Amino acid sequence: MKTLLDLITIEMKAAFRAAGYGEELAKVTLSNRPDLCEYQCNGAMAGAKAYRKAPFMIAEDVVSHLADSGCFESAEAVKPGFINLKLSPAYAAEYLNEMAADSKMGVEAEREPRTIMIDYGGPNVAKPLHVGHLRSAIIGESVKRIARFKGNKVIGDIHLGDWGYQMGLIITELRKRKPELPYFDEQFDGEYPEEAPFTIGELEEIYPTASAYAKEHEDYREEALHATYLLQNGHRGYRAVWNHIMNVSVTDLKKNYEKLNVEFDLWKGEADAQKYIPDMVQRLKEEGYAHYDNGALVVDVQEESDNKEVPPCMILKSDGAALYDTTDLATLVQREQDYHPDEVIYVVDKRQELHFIQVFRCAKKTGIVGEDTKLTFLGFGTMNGKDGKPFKTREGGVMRLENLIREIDEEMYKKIMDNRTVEEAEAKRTAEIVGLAAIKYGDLSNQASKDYIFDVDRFTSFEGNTGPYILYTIVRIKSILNKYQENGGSLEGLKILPAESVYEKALMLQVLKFNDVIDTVYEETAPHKICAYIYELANEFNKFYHETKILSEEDEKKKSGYIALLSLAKRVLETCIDLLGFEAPERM
RNA sequence: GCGUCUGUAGCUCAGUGGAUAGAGCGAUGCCCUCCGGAGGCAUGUGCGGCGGUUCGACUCCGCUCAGACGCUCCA
Repeated sequence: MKTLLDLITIEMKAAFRAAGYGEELAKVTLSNRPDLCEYQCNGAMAGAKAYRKAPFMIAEDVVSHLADSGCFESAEAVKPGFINLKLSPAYAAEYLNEMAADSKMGVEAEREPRTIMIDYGGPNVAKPLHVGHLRSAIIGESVKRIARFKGNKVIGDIHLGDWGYQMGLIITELRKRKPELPYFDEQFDGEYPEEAPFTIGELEEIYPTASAYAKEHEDYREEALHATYLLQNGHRGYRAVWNHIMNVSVTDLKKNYEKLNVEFDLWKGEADAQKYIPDMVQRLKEEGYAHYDNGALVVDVQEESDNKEVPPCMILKSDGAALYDTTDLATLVQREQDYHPDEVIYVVDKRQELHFIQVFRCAKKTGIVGEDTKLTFLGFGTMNGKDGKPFKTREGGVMRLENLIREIDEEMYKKIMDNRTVEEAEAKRTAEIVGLAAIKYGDLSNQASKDYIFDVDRFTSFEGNTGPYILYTIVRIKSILNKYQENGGSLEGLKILPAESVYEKALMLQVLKFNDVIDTVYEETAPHKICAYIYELANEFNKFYHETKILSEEDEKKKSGYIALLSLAKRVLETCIDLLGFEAPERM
């Protein structure tokens, strides 16, 4: 289905053409003067110079050539040259009914669906998730859902940090604590135990202990580095320990991401990319892309248009070890081979931008990906506390994600128990649903690239531009629809009727925007615009609700028209929050 | 030092080159208290600064001030 803006623009194009002007002037936008009109076209002013005519005259001319298509209730030329448009209520109702009949409510799938990989999450195994991982997960999940809703083949890859020094540290610490384990017996050639020699709780304690100890003790540090080296070169026992670490950690991660309503299609990690490194490095050398600089193997990625120095992409350290440029490139090799994506989107901290510029340039220059493969860096800003500084616990440490979630859930639970008399178990479940919405909406309602202030009190509030307010509105609509059905009404086959009140029309106009909004959000990768949209939609519903008797409306036809409109509004709202990555409870 | 990003109301944030720059929170006053009051209406303050491009600039460009961040062998 074409978006309403497209339809109106088509009407205007015809009018511009009929009046003898170029149709490129006919772009229609939403009005920014809702008191005057609903849609506007500014083309007459833009064309004034080319046609050497007063903008107002052009506007009048165009308006007089507007075909009587039934689309507009009114169209008028206004000084200095605006064309102000109001949609016909009947036309709007018809459009809404078409929307309601469509499974995607008017959103068109991409004509040529693309394969898009989204690299997000990026947790390190054996380390607990902390608030730093929250944004990547939330934003990436939403971007994934949006791209998928538009009909693309979208693959979410968690890209685990599962390789390197941290693993050596854990192995070393484990060896120190339990030297009797078979993994450390060089003579052992039997089957290693299936059960891991540690729990997730122990694992999460081992890493920070080892890390701190290594900073103080040089020999321990070297042992860990050596263990890392042995692991990476196929040491059988260490590899078995690594597998245990992976299993225990991934199981735990899955549990945590599930709680966040975040789901990855791939659980690949840095380790998976390692086997692509040797061939890749060799090719880069043979084909002359890489050269040695101060002992390190690098690929130059400086471009003439740069107004600053862009350091080369480093492939191998002077000691021959790979590093993160290498791993990210090898991961692209793997992705290209397995999925041949049209686009790869990296949802990572914006501070890593330079690194990704280097990797992207290197990948293109060396043919790791094709010229037309789009590599997108979607950098997000820092989550700050109320003081404007990076979010910390009261003690000043790093806040664990599960603690943050628990804190929010408890806050929600209190509010729900205060306001309603619901069973404790239900209140708890509801608190989790609403709490997640509070966190995600609080994050996603900000532009991803900006730093933002994580304010628990504000995000968990039921008033204002918050997740709970959106959910409240949805629950309210659900409640009305349920009551309508309890009284014998059916939601099937209802038709939305032309609006009679300004509130009804305003609500309709807001619902109408859905596919336009989704297209914009998709093109700009801007989930925050969904938030802005549903917030306004919720407001329009609440105003309409306040001014209109719905269930007590005596005219049955009118009442069913209202119900049809509310059903559609509910579907739009629910679809939008699903794209944001959360859901609404039945009651709250 | 070089570079990138950010600067909008007391606070937190929106804002597509177009008309009178918007919300929420906070403050004040009101409405309804009926389908869920976790509502609705109203009142006040603002685009860091200086130039430029344009018929028109919060939006584009330059300079400047302030803050955050990043600048080959950690990720």
